[in-house]
Amino acid sequence: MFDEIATKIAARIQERVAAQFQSKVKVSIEQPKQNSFGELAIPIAFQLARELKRPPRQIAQELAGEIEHMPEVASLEIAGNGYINVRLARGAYAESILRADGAKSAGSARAEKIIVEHTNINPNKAAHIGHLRNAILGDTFVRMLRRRGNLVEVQNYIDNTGVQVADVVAGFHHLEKYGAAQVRASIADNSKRFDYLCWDLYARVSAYYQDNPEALEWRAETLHAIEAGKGELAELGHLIADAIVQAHLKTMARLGIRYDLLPRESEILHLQFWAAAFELLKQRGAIYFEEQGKNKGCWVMPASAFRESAAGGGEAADDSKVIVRSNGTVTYVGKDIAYQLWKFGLLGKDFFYRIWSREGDGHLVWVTSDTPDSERPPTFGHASRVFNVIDSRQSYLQDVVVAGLRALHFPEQAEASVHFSYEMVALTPRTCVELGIPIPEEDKTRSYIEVSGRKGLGVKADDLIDKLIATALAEVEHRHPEAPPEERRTVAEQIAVGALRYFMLKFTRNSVIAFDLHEALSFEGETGPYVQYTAVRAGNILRKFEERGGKLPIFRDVLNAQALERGFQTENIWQLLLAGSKADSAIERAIGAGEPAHVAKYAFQLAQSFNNFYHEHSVIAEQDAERRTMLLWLTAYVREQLLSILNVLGIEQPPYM
RNA sequence: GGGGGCGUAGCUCAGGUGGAUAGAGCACCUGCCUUCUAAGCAGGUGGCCGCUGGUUCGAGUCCAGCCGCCCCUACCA
Repeated sequence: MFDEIATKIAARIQERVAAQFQSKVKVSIEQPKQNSFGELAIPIAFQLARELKRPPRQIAQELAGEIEHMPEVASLEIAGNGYINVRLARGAYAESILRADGAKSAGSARAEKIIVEHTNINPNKAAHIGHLRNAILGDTFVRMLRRRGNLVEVQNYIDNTGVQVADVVAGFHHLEKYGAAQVRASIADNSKRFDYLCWDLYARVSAYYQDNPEALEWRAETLHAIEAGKGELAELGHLIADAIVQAHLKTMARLGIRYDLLPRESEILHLQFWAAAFELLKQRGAIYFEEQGKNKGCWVMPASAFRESAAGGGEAADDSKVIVRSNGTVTYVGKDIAYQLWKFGLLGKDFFYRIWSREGDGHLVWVTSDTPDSERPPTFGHASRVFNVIDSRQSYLQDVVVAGLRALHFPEQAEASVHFSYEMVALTPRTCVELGIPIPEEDKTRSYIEVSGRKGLGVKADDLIDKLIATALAEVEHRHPEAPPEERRTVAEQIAVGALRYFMLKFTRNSVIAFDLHEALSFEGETGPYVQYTAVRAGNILRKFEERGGKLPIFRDVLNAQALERGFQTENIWQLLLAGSKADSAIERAIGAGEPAHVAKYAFQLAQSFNNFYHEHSVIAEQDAERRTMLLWLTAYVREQLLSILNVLGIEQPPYM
C-alpha cells in the first residue's frame, strides 16, 4: 500500500519536472528519519538546483503546488534547504487499507521459473549449524519470491559420489570391517543415530589418513568403485548416502524446510551429462588440452575466462582451472557446469525421475533416477533465473561455472546465474569452551573460531534444535502448568524454530556469524520469539474481546474515512498503521537487495511498534465505541501483517506463549 | 603476489539509488505487573562510523592511498 502511494506521488512530480524544467532527473522518494517530518521526503530540488543553477528552496516551492491537492496528501512543507516533506491524509490512507483488505493483490505472477538451489549437504554425516544457515537463508528467499508471485523450484543437490561419501564408505569397509548387511542393520538401529555415527566415523577416517597417508589409496579405490557403480563399495555408498539424505531432510523438516527435487551427482555421471557438456566445451573452445607445465595432460579453462586481471597479466596460465584431470576423470566444477546448463535447459539432455517421498499435505519430493519410472514427473529445470545458495568460500568455483556458460556463448544465462553467497558460521571462543572443543591459546582472544567437520568438531543441527526446544519447554511449563503436555511441547517447538530461524536471518549475508550459544538460546530482544509473542498478544486482545461478549464487526461496514481520520490523529497509533502497511515494501526491497535479513528486521520493527501501542492504549477497555472499533481493526490488521511476515520467515505462531 | 569480504557504542550487529540530530539488541543503571500475558514498555549511560586525502550544496555511504583482521587462490568438494 505504501509503495503504491509513494510511486503515485513521485510520478506526478516527475511529470511536472519534465514539463516545467525539461529535466529528466529521476524523482526519488525517501522516508524521513524523523516521524515529525511526515511520511515522505522528496529531495528532487537539490538535484535540479545543480542543473538549473537556482536555489533549491525556490524550486521546491514551485513543485510543491503540483501535489498539494492530491487526495492522498494532507499537507506538505518545504524543509531545510529544499526538502519537500509530505504528510499523508491519514483517514484516506487507512480507508484504502481497509477496503483493500481481503482482496489481497495477487502479486506480479509471472510465467518465468526461478530455480533456487540450497542445502546441498554432503551426504556423509549429520548436518551442522553452518548447513542450517544455508538452508534457512535459501528457504526464506524462496518464501519471499513465492510471496511476490514468482514460480520457484527448490533443488537440493546431492553429491552422493564425492570424496566425503567415499571416506565414510572406506571407514565402514576398512576400519569397521562392515559389509552391506551390517551397514543396513546400523541404519535400521534406532538406538544410535546413523548420521551421528557417520559424523564420528568420518572424523576417525580423516585422522587415520593423517597418520597413515598410504591409506588414501582407500579413497581412490572407493571413488573408482562408486563411479563405476558396481561392487560392494558402491553398494555401501548408495546405502549411506540415501540414509544420510533421509536424515538431512528430516532435520530440515523440523524447520519447515522442504524441496521439490533432489538432483544427484550419480545421475549426472550415469546419464552422461558430463559427456554432453564436455563436447560443448570443446566445440566452442571454452577449454583446451594443456600440453605442458604443471597441468600437462589436463583439459583446462584459461584463467582469462573467469578473472579479469588475468587477461593481460602475463603468467596467467598458472591460474588456469583444471576441468578434466590427466587421468581422464572430471572435477566437481565440470559436473557443476553440466548441471548448471541443465537448469537452464541448455544441455539437450534430461534426467529420469522418481518420487523420493510423499508428504502429509500431498507435496511430492522427487529425486533424479537413471531409469524411467511409472510415475509421471512434472517438468523440472528450464529456468530463466538460477540462485545457488553456496557459502562465499566457494565463490571462485562459482565464478568458473559462470565463466563456463559465458565461454559457451550463453551470456544471458551467465547473467541470470546468481551465486547467493553467505559467510560461514563460526563459534565464539566461549561457546567452544562450553562444548569442550579445544582451541589453541593464541586463538582465545579472537572473536570467532572456525570449526572443522573433518575433525568432528562443531555443533550438530539437531542437537541445537533439541537444546532450543528444551529451553523453550522449561519456560512454557513454568508459564502454563495447566496446559496438556503434548500441546506445550508443540508450543516449545514453534518457539525454538522461531528463535533459530530468526537468529540465522538477522545477520546480513556477508557477515560471519560468531555463533554464541547463550545468544542463540535467548528469547528476548531482537529474536523470533519476541515477534511471535507480539502476534500472540494481538491475538489475545481479539480473543478476550469476544470472550467478554464483544462481537467483532465487519470493519469495512462500520468504519468510514471520517472515523479513521479522527482515530489516527494519535501519533503512535498512526505510526503503527503505517509500519504495518509497509510489509510488501519490505519484502520487495529485501528481494531487490537479496537480503532476507531485511524482512527479519522489518518484522522486529513492526513488533516493536505494536508493543509500544499495546502499552499506551487499552483496546478492550476503550469507552468510546467508535474508537474501540478502530483500535480493534488496527489490532486485527497488524496481527495479520505480522502473521504474514512470519510466514515469509518460515516462523509459526504459537497459540499462546 | 592475485581475487573477494570486513572494520560503526563495552559486546553482537543494522544502516534502500550519497541527504536532515548515526540506530537496534545485549550488557549496565532508573522506573512500570490487581489491567488486553513483564518472552514486555518507558527513560538513562555509552560513537574521531579504522586512518589520510579527494569528489560536492552535502560522505558512515562514492573514489584513491594506507593500516588491521578474515576467506579463497588443489588434478578436494
